[in-house]
Amino acid sequence: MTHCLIHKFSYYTDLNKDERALLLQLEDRKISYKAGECIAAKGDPCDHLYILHDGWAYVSSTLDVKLRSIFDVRLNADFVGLSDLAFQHHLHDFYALTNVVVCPFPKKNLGAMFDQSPKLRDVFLLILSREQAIAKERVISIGRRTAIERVAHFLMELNVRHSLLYPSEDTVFDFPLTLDHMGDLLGLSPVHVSRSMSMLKENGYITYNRTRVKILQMDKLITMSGFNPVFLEKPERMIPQELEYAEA
Amino acid sequence: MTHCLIHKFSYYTDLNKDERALLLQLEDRKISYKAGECIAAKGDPCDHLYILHDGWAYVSSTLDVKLRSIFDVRLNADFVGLSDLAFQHHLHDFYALTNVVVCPFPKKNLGAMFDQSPKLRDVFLLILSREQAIAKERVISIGRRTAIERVAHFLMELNVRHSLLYPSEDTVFDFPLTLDHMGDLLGLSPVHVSRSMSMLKENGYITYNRTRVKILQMDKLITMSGFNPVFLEKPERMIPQELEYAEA
DNA sequence: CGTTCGGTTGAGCTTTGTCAAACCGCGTGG
DNA sequence: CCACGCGGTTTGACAAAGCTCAACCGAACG
Repeated sequence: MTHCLIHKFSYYTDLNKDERALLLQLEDRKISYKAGECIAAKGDPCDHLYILHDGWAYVSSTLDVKLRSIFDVRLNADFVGLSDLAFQHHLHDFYALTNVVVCPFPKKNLGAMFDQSPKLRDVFLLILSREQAIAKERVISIGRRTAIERVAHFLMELNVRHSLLYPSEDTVFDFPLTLDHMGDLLGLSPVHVSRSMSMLKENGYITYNRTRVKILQMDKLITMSGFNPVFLEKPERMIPQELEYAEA
Repeated sequence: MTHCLIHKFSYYTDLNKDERALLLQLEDRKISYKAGECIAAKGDPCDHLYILHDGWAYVSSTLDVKLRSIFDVRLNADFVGLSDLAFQHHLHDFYALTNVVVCPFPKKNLGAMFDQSPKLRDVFLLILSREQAIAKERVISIGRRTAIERVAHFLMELNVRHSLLYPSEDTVFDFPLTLDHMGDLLGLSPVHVSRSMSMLKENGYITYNRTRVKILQMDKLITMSGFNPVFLEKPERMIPQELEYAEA
């Protein structure tokens, strides 16, 4: 995965030479962060977006000393900072969960890119839209599902997102999250997350250790959590009508 | 408020004649729905967006017969259907909460509009971004705040959104939501919402009846709920760098 | 080895949910 | 004009889900 942006965009549409060149321009530098470091913090000037090139990151917001919300986890080829796109200062915090390398690019270059390629613009909109859909699923989970359903649902989400990146591994994935992360993601206490995970293991639905999760009974997890992967679905379902361009 | 789109966009930027004309083209028809009617349902083909011209609407998703999540409430001049922008079929349900009138316009016209005016395109991105920020605040509320804090926070959000529309009324606003709506919005049971509202009234922070809410002690509500209006803030804070155009 | 960080487990407590009854305002129809 | 019924709200008693605290464990790492 040397060119994340191209990889990401071509997931949604076919790219010609010019479009690839435009995307390559964006991805000029690389920056590394160690696990736990802050990539950007609330209040920082927000003039760059990042593409996650390697590792895991997450988007969060800290209210009180002991009150944190994690909105989402960012995997390979995901954008970091997209949620603050239109703001001059970051509204949220962005942390490296593992060691990461990111490609920063100035937000102001986006405008030029959109001018030159409406197609890329629309794919960008599509990506924004997908992120919104993921966020809405989280609201459903936190607001209306029980603890164990939330955990099951989130594991299924991770499994799908992981297998879209690495199609060969469709039931196992890395799992660098701690119970605290899980709790803040799902609106639970870390000890209750632990109990829920244990129950899933006891039922024989999953196995896991500190670093990896393996899905054993996907069907059970799907039915118990009401998981429906449309919101992460393959491009043919997601291409918006605006995207019907004649290939010039 | 005869031209909602123009009103909405000029909240974020100054519009010249051409831009106004472009926006007017979108707003050609009007459709009315009675309170409770469905404007668009999950699975319906998604080829139109709507601007809410009058009344309240909401975005929701129904899981089980007795499990519903409401993601957001839509007020005057808000978009309806934006969250499914990039999908060919709706992912969510859109209901009229009161009698409403909406202006539909075909999604495919957006592309042409963006081609003709990068400025409008960027304002559109900005609006999308603001909606995401509202969604994130909801995640924080549901995941990490107590029942009474959630209610207080939501009332403050409504108060700010209302007063942006009607600056003369800055502590009173219409309130057509039932306890069921509130519960599904905030991840609570309707009876617990009732208790929370009663407590806010007993404390002297608010008064309310079936149709209106009045804020009595805004400072108390703000501190107790950790409300911070940046995520709804005035345009000068929100204009993204891409928006710095020379007025042609 | 000892320390640290994270995970597990148990006991007791708090918050919120459920169920059911009573209530209230309002519109309808006798 | 009054009685009724309907949709929504309030209140109380009780149950359940999830939280907190604290002790303990095990792996990783210096």
